[in-house]
Amino acid sequence: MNTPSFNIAAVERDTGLSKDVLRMWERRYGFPVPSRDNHGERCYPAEQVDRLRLIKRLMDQGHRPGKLIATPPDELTALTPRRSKPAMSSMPVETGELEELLALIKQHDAAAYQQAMQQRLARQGLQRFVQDTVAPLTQQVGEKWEDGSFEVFEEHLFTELTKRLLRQAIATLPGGPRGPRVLLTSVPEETHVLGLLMVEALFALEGAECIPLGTQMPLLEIGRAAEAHQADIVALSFSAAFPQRQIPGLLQQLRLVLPKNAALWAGGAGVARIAQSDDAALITTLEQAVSELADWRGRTAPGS
Amino acid sequence: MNTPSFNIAAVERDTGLSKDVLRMWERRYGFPVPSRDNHGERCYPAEQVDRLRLIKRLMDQGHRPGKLIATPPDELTALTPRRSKPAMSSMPVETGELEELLALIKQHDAAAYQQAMQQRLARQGLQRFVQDTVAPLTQQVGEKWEDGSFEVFEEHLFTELTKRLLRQAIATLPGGPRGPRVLLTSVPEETHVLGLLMVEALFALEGAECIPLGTQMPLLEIGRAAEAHQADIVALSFSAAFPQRQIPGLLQQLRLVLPKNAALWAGGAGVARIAQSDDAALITTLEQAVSELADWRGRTAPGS
DNA sequence: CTTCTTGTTTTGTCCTAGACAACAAGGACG
DNA sequence: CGTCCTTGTTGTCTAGGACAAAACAAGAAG
Repeated sequence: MNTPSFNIAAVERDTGLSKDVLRMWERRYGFPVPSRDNHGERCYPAEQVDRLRLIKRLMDQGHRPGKLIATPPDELTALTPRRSKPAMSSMPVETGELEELLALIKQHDAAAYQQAMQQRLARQGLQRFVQDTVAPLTQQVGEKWEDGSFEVFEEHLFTELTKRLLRQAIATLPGGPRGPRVLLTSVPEETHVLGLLMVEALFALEGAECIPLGTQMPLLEIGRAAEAHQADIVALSFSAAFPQRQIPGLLQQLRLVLPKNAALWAGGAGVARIAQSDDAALITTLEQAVSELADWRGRTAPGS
Repeated sequence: MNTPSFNIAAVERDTGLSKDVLRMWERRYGFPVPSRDNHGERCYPAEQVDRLRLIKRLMDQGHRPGKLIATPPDELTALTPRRSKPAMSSMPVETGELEELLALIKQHDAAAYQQAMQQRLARQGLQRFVQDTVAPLTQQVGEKWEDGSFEVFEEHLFTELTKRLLRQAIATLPGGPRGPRVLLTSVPEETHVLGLLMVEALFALEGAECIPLGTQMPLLEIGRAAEAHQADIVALSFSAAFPQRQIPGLLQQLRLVLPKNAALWAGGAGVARIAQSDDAALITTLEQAVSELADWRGRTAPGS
């Protein structure tokens, strides 16, 4: 009983591949080939689930499922990122220091990581800490996860510890809200919160009034929240992993349920490759977020 | 265009009802009845999505879908919780004070809420703060959400602010790990993290070494993490909203992938009504969690 | 040699409709 | 009044078919 078998729902949960896709691949490519239980339902052995997870990871890097499934399992692990990474390690400065921080995570030494980050925060100040430490670190972790040198749980640990640092830093900021009211959240299915926290830190530094609603808000609820809080700006975060095809439609629907005078900003790695939109302002870098905030103030303050 | 129409995927995202269920209800009960686009695909008007969300909420309270769909929409809002709530407000003490805190959330006054909670934390100390303030407050919010007096976004705001308070409090604890190594996380689809944080706070107070991995870890990854961190205990949280039928199977599968010497603890409102399990220890209250920790130490320390 | 445009293949999602197991409710019986 | 059993109710699985959107490949034009 060392190889527990998973039903199709469990495989969907664990791999992120929908039931439809799993059945379709079986039909088309002949993989995966689960055995069946007494009732004729699929039972996936753990070994196939692992291969599926690997395939999913490579797909997120731009490989195509047809090729991946045709590749023998042994060669799969040797595949490297295929998607263009021109911006990779665009911060040669301090790469060594960042590597040290990542090494601490890799060694599962939570305490040492926290301490090292606290020191950096104290040394750099919150703004530079976010822009020069947290942001590149997050990107590096993403890359390392993609090329397989970080396990999922190591990424989770990194995220959890870093979230704490940022939230703690935000909490200690003096609250002198003078700027716009910014509602920060993400749509359902989008669980990544680090980007939101980074933006919140920068905005809070600028004196904006941030209303953090966490992740995964249903669209209609975002509309209600914007109204109830009289938000000036609704800021959404889309991670690189979010299915890009859905984003334009989501923004359009959201625009319809938002109050007219509320601005809609969409940011994160997920919107970098999205065509410009009439429904929302697309923000691809932290610097741009800050400058958009300044622009907003420039547009609004003189008028009122 | 004030009534945007949702495709079936959007409705699934926003209501939490699976595509299969949506199509099944249409077949069986004749509701919802979406119109179709040029391509024959379902288009749900916002009005039906709202009714579906309401139905989902009432279902989570124990009502049955067949009855709910037969009920005319006007009467739906009048329905009250049906599930037995014997433990409701079992803390008559201080109910007034808790109500004040909830009122602050209801007024969307984040700053005042945070300040009031900080004061309570300072006054009560972390242990009593968790047990006498955060826990009952969380339960009250759950009840208020169920009976409709709290909006989704108000619950999100409460959760987000309370998470921050707890994490901040945990971070300031002196780290003198003398107890077991406890890995804290939840399974995929389970996003509620407040329960984990409460337990982490209590365990950290007792000197246990907590490894917070956030939520939504794939089962096989939990196994790897437990091994990598040499966890003595893997603690999972299941909220009341988690589909209970799946829990025993999950625990069984997880038990198979965990190292044999790692204990598996499952806690939260979701396990309260689950039959006792050979695979995991079921923990239904915070007090029980603390006493289990003491038991573990009693069992282990003398032996080693 | 690059860039744009046009077919062609790949791939995911949606569709219908049937079957059945797990659960809840209601009734019979001790 | 509790316990067992029958009878609904409900969700999830199965099967294959269809189609549109995205990715690729190839050719044309600059």
